Amino acid sequence: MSKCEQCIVRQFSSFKALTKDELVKLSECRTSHIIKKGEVIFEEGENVNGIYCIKDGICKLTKLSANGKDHIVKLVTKGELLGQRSMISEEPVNLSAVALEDMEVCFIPKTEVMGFFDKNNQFSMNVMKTICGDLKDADDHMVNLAQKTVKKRLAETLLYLNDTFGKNGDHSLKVQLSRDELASMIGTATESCIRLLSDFKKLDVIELNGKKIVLKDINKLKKIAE
Amino acid sequence: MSKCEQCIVRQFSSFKALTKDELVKLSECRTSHIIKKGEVIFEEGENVNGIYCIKDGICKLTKLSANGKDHIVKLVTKGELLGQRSMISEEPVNLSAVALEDMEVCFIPKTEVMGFFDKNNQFSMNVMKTICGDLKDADDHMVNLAQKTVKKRLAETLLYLNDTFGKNGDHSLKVQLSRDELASMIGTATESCIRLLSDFKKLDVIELNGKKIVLKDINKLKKIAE
DNA sequence: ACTAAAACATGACAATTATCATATTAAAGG
DNA sequence: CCTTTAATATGATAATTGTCATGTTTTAGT
Repeated sequence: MSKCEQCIVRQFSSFKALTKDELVKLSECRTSHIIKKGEVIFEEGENVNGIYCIKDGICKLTKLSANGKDHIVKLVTKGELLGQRSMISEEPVNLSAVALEDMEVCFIPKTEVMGFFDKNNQFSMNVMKTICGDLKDADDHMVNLAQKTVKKRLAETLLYLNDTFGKNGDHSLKVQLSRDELASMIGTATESCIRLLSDFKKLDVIELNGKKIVLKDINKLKKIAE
Repeated sequence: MSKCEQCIVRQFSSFKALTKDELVKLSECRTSHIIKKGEVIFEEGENVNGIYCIKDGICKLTKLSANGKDHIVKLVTKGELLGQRSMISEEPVNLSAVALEDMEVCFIPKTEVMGFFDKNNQFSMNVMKTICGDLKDADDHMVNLAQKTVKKRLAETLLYLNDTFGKNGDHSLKVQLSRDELASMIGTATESCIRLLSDFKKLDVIELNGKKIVLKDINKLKKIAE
């Protein structure tokens, strides 16, 4: 098993602040896991007792709503940590994490993380800044959900997927969400989502090839979104 | 000017972790302010350079949406702090704060707060837990906005106002929001909000006396909300 | 107390979105 | 390779929500 010191994603995560000694300790206590597409990392309400560091892959964070549907709150990818909020709050996790593609993650027990937290000020500051960023994003997202139409939200989400996760060689969005997942991200019915995608296609704004989505006219999409 | 040590809201805020010495320092550096109903404490995009501690009164945190309407993200009341996220992120505030009633607040410069932050672990932990709580609330709120109808959201908001801020002697909700504000909290048009309130009144679930709202049947409201 | 402005209320209608039904296509498993 | 299931797509229709118009009530300022 490779060492944390050499881990390619370390520099992108809060762990970038750890000293060499701390990294050695981290290497010793963490466990590495392969998560297959569709598998659950943890479920809403669970006591996770540590955090996950994503080495590779993307997962969705979902929350079950009162009507029984899952809502996708956030997508998380390599270099990011899972379960920080719940660890600090000393509460069960409030979201479920499910792999959208095959993933490689490391689990670090709470005791260890809290040790770094107490002793390494820069590390705790990094974690806090991440959480503050999440809070800001959540506020923004909230306002969009409250004030924008489904069409605008769909356009915006497509742009977000493009900007954040990039595209494949064939120009299609790298993150492949089902229509159902896309709908549960923008907060609408699956049929409405499908219909709007068809509309966008007719307007020549996007191209649909099965599950693949190609953004053909970013500027037009931006206009729709605002 | 009274000392922070004797302040009635201290025990409810993150400042409860401060030592006597730290409280003396706090008393010396903070400035006290009276904010009249409707006045702005700070505006989205501003550099606040410190945090506000609410000694008395309630304010709304709003964010301007793309369509030009304000959305109320959160209500904040005595014992709570304003501007923590922005201070930690070292960014301008992302929300505006406007008094809903006459308020008494103290401003504490950033340098001072960051000093406590570095030296007093319990204080920084308190701040972090608050922000983590805000993030959890934001996630919950987001899912509600995405998945629930306007009617359910209105019912839920009325219950929230009742549970969180309580009622006056005449049983009316203590926080008095205009129809417009209520609408911008649940994310709907003012007219829709007014109409639904009228519906609730006809169903004998609430009572309307001008701006005052009395919840007459909490259980029925809960049923509507779920 | 009077007047102007703002807030509240309601009707009429249009636009958006959800739901149900039903094809069609794609994917997965033997 | 076939078959069963799940995902995607689209139509028809109903329900929800927004917008505009207009009237009434309340509030604030002189």
